[in-house]
Amino acid sequence: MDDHTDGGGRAAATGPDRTLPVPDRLLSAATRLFAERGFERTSVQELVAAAGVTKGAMYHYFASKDDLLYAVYQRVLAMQTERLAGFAAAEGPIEDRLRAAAADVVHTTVDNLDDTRIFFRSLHMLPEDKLAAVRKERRAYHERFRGMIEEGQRTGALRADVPADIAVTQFFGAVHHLSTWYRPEGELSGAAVGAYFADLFLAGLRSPDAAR
Amino acid sequence: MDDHTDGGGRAAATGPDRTLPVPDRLLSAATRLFAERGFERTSVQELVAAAGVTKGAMYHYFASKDDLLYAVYQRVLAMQTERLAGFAAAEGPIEDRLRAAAADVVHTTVDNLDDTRIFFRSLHMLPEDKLAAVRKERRAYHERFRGMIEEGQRTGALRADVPADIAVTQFFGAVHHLSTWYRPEGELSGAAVGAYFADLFLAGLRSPDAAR
Amino acid sequence: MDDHTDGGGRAAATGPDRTLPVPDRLLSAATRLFAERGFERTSVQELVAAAGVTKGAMYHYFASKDDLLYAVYQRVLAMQTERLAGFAAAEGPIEDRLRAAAADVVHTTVDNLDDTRIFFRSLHMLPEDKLAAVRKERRAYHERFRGMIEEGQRTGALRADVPADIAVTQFFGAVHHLSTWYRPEGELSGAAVGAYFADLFLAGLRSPDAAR
Amino acid sequence: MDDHTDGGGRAAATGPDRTLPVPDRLLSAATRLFAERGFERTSVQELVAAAGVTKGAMYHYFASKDDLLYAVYQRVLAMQTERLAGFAAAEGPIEDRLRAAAADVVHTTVDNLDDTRIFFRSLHMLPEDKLAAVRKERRAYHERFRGMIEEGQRTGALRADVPADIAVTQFFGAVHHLSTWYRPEGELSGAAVGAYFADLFLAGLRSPDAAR
DNA sequence: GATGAATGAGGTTTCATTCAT
DNA sequence: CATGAATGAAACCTCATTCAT
Repeated sequence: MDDHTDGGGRAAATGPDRTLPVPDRLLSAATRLFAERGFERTSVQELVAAAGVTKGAMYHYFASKDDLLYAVYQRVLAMQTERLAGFAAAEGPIEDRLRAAAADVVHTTVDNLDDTRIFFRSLHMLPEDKLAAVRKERRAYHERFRGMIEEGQRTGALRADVPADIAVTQFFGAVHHLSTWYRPEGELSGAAVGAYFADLFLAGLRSPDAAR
Repeated sequence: MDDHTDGGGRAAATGPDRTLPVPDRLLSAATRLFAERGFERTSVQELVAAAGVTKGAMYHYFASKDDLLYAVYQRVLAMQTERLAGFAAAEGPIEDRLRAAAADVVHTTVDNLDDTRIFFRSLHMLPEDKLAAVRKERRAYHERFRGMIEEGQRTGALRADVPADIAVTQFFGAVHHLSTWYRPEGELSGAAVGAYFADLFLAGLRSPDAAR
Repeated sequence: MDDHTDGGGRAAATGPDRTLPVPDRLLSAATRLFAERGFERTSVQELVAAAGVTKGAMYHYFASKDDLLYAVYQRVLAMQTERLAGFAAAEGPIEDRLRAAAADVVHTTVDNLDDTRIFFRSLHMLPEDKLAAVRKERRAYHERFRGMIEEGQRTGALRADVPADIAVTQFFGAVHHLSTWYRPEGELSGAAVGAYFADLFLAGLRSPDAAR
Repeated sequence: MDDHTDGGGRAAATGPDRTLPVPDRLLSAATRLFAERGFERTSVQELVAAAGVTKGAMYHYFASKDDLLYAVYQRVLAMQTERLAGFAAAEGPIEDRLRAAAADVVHTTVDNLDDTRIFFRSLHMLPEDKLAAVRKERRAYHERFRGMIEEGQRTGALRADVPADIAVTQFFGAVHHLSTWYRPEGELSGAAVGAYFADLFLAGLRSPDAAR
């Protein structure tokens, strides 16, 4: 995943990779274009042109433009959920696992900025039912993360005077916001930002009683 | 400002306040509708109907739909900038001023969720030049906030091993994200969320050497 | 008349002459703008701005935008009719008078290219009744010119094997066309073109029997 | 070409010929309507209704209303250029070829009055780049015609004391003007007008020294 | 599987004109 | 005489989607 952004990025210059299956090409093009100019500003015509595909082909694989957007969401959600599951199930002190998970979320986000940009900016363009599905999975994701915090609060490693929910939303707000300001060509690597964010996050949550 | 949401909110039920000047009515309706269904999904027709105004009247005051969006941004920016200036210029220990400013930003945001929702979701719909203007003012805002953190770092009140920039973006990410999950009708008051956020934020930033 | 183009021309650079009466300023601005970008492409707003006048003022003096166009036509027609009357009523051999009239028409046209451009290009934008009035006067003008040719044909100075009507329309077609290609800043003066046109015209019409 | 006007003309009464391809139907309808009421007064709605086509279909083939106008110009230009090339390349005394070409231009124009009416009246509605293209081709056309005159001047068949340019513009002015006054239902046939015009034109240009 | 011409509803914007002040 | 806010009809154009081939 760390090298995921490429496909879209290079495609801009070199045209769609014609060896990829049609649905993948469409998904790549959609991710890039929706991130660049927004869902509404991207016409189906531009989309299929960027993917090197005809309109008919697109409607063969996707029921609608909305559906294509939904497919983008599904791919992102699947990836996020899978990664988090790994950290949640790992061994070791909860504080370490939380830090690792937090840093990874940042790193992954930075490697897939297009997805993140789309995620929040275009949620409201999803039809009602698909929106509900996305929100449900997203909530599950947050709850899994929250579960780790609560675990730390129970063991006394993390302060318990702040609701875990608040901490989760604060952290993911910051993560989501990355797509607004982070520039891959800048000085800070994704790993570096991840380290800082995880540090601030855990410093904020650390129990006053915990030893340093 | 604490009671700012009124006009728009109530207008949904009671119709536009016909005693207000036309541009104000349009601005209120636009804020509400853009937040509710997004800029792209709001037609000019719906807009003017909600404002109790004709299309021609709208184009008499605003050059385009984009321009109306920009006007919404200008109002929000002016408000934010003004409030922050107050805290930056106040007396007292930097840590206290920073906490107060952070809590206030949250509180204010919660009181104007519509504005925030629009702010980040629809930035990309602004025409190039207006987008630049908004970004410029927004950057100035961030820099002022960063300045307070740097002041704390210089005096030793705040840890200096994390770039102030990182702290700022992390915090504002969380604030911006409020519009995604905060519900005014829920249990948490804006003030309560503000207190928690400010607490986590400052705990994360507090210098290890500082006395508690 | 020879120096008529000035008002409009200079106004472009210096703004409307605010010492002129309002209707004149409107007429000048209209002539210039209608010629530059066409009647349809000129909005009433631009018109009044160019004339340094408010919309209300314009509607005080002119019933409609159409009416302003009509006023332009009236001014041109009056000028043309008056000049031709002079040549028709003059003394001397018909051939000389015809040549002088022909040359003068060209010269005058060249000095008022804007008017000519409007005349033919925007005729179809006039409302039915005003169009009829313009056509009527224009026909009278042509008939007066035709009368001079017929006079020459009766006296034997001009060939009679071509209908006078044909000769008239051929000549005025050429004159009207001037606005398409003539450039005041070019080498040919209006007088020079007038001389050439008159020469070709009369050479074409001269009776084979006439002495040279 | 002599029977070109039909399609459009009859279509007014019988409706669009639904066996013709959509672009042709649009071109016919556009030619007729632009000539009848002018480009600006013809709405896209009327246009597609007259062509028996939907708006979407029109925009499938033509980028804009302007583009449709341009297509009309292209068709006319192609036709004119082709015909003139024939006369220029023919054998025989230059005077005869010139007379034949002149008469043919008139005849052709009379057979396609709609095109001519549009040509000059709506030139200014073309976007800048397309206007330039039209002017360029038109200039080439004039230059070819001028070349024939110059040939006559070199051989002594035509008088050389009038610039060929002047003669060309005078003649084409008259031709263009035909759309203003010529009525197909009148007494004069296109051939008759062509003969008269060619006669006047050549009589005006004939060298005084040339034998009759 | 894939095509691309055609649909038609709906979008934003313009603009001549009116009218209360 | 003059203003300029407001009107409202109509303009051009876009675009997701369908369907005969």
